[in-house]
Amino acid sequence: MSIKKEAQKQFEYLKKGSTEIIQEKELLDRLEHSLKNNRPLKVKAGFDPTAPDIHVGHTVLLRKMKHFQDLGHEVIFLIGDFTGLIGDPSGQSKTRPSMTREQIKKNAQTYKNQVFKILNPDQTIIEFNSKWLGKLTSFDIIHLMAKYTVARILERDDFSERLEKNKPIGTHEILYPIMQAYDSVALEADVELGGTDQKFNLLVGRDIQKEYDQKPQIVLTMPLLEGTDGVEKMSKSLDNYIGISESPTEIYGKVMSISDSLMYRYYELLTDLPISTIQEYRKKSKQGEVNPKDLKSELAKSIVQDFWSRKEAEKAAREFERVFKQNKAPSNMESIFASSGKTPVIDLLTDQNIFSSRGEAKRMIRQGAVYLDNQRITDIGFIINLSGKEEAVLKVGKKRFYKIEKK
RNA sequence: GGGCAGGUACCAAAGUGGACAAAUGGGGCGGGCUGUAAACCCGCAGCGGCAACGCUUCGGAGGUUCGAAUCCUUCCCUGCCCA
Repeated sequence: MSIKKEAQKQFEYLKKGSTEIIQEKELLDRLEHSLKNNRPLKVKAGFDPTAPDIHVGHTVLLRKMKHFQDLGHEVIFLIGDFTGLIGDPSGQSKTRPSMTREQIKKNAQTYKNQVFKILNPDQTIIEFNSKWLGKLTSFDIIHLMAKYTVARILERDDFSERLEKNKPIGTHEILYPIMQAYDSVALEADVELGGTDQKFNLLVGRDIQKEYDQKPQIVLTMPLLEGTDGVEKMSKSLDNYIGISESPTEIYGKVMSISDSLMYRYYELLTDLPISTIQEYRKKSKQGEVNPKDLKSELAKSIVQDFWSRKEAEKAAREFERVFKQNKAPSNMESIFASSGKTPVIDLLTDQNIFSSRGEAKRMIRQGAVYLDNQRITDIGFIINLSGKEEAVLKVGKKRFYKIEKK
């Protein structure tokens, strides 16, 4: 195959699923150049060191990184331990407390364990940007900042919006895009990947690279995955995430709870199924040929399988059926202990921190949220009597189960 | 440095001496219907109490008053205008 054709093929593979490539032509050229000189591209993607818990939203990007690896390119997993001190401007950000070397190390380790469920460890270079940013003198920083203008920084949506709404913008925050851009200079990145929300920062990278007489990196953005609520982007703080280290049952359950429309989105971004197949699914479920619930189950299994195994995925599916269809208690429940034979439910619910206050516990019971051995408790003064049995199952709401054991 | 406007619950935002544990919307939670979907319907929403009721909340600290989220003093924080 000719180099041109091969480059075109790589290009198509990399483009799939992306939101935008700036510039497409440049990427194509550089792929060609890479093939011609047998020199892999340096592909950079940055990650926040403060939140080492990876969720499936991150995997959209990781999958794209993997695609580059599949083609033999060099992927740099950049941990922004220095820029993390600033925190990507996103609202009322404050300077974050600097992390100790140990914390950073620990987080990095956690990252590795998770990230390598997707990335190829042999083709991944892990870097920390404190390595070069931490060495910059005030003199260097002034020099660097002189290469950009406030007006351009303020073009960023987040800033202009805050300006408009009279919300505060910390001085340190405007440093963020420039620092991140400098990473690209330090790494001599050919390509930088990021979510669409990173577009601005990535573009600053191009500008700054030019200032340092480097070829501007190609920017490739990936869509942001919506969280399980289907509205906000997936994030831990919004508690709408599916963590990749979660148990198969949890992952499966969370996927099953997403809306039908979101399901197709997840299919697109979290599986390798071709778009045509997903369209087909959409059509079939619309015409009633297939139950969307079954499609969702397939999706859930596929996602579990990515982080666990086919076997675990099947198991999670069976467990789900068991609990939510046959209305049986899950096979694995958190154990709580009742102090004696007789315990008032309210005491149990609050002592075990199932609810934070007695008032809340009472409210929940009044609202019919609490079941003991599949029997709804209606009396807030109800006393659990364990004598005569080994254990009982306490169900709170639809999803929370506890095994009560004797102390 | 000067002038002005603000800081209310998870968020947004009313309230400007008693009827305020604090409207409304969003989010959240619970129940119903379902496929742990969507839509829809009903309900909950500081802490203690079965309840009557009591206690602690409206940036922080003091004060005035029978009584304060509301008035005064002071401090902290944010924005705008001027320099």
